[in-house]
Amino acid sequence: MDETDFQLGADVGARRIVVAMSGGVDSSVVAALAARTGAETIGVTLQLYDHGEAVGRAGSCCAGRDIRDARAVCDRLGIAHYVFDHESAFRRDVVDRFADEYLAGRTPIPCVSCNTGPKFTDLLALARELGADCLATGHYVRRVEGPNGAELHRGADPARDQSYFLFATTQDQLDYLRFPLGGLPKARVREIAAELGLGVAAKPDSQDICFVPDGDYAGLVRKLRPDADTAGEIVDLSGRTLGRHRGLIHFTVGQRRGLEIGGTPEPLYVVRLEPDSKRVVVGPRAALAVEAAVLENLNWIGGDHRGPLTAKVRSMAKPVPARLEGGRLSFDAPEYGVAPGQAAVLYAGERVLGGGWIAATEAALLAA
RNA sequence: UGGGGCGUCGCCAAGCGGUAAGGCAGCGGCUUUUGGUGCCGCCAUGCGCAGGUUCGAAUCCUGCCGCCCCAG
Repeated sequence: MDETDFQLGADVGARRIVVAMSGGVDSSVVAALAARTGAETIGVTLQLYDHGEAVGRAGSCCAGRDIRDARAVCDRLGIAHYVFDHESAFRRDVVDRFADEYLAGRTPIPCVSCNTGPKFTDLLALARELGADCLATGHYVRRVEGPNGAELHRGADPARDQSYFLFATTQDQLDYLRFPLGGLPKARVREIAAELGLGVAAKPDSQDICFVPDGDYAGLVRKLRPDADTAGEIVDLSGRTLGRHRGLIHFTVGQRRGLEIGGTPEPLYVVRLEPDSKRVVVGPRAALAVEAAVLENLNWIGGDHRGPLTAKVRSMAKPVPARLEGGRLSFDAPEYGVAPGQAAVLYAGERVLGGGWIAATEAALLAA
């Protein structure tokens, strides 16, 4: 079963593996696979939030019910399971940042913050303290041993690839991490869970933002920053007022629905958000065309790769040809709906070269 | 209170005697470990109101109501 190799060399049985367990199917299977290698395996779950209310809610992770699920899996596998209370740090590094980004008119990706902070910084340090040889997770990405060290590649199952959320992984972290599910299709992972008799085999996939009940993220932001969400004007590209909105946090660049402005021959999209004036600027789809994005906090794990690459500016987009010069990413063809606060992830084929946060965009000249 | 024009779904707008297009907005679903996008579906037994003509009217006639324009 080399597809699920833990890349720990010949004497795997003498190693120690820490598995990051969310309580879901994926990380549970990772734990089972790790235990099966004969290595000493330790399951670790970070309690991230809301240990009471989240019980029973489908699509969550790392709280209440999920922690018990992880514990049950470890019991069945006969491995140790540790739970660490990480709520305050999660709140600070992920949830508060999430809210502040919205208030600044950007569109955050909490999953990336969570991966880089609690998981790949805090939990990884914890694994090292536990004397583990690696930290294994259930992410659908591949770690490939290249001539110059570990490389990060897209997951083999294109529908499940999670590399977009892991672009900020550093080389040092990558050296220590393992992603044994990266070569498998999701369906196979569920099969394995069923074969092993894991109780979570049929558990629904997580989706949406894990710490937002019912998907009402705007309600959460309002709760965290009560005085910050205020109504404002919706204006067109020339500054003409078209209507009013309930608060900037309800909108993101490229968004169409929710503007409640009818009577136009073509749909209107959010072109940009202006936090100072509280204005939402809207325009036709053509106004979304962007020829370049300025990136900040660039993470590079692409070695000496130079020249053309492909870039993904949304998790569900196909990578498009682009060039990176300094911190400026220019697209060969205009991109639409590029939102500040989102990530631009860079690829060379299947390999992840790194990526950065979109700080600003440059509009393409409208042909029409 | 002389003349002209107009009143069709929340908005825009086809229709011009044969039994209410379409777009926008909205709603629902699919997709999705972020937010969006996209796609699919739904959305006026009724055309300002009241009468009349007709086998049959949003479409013709009359009156009323409400807007808009011109007006010496």
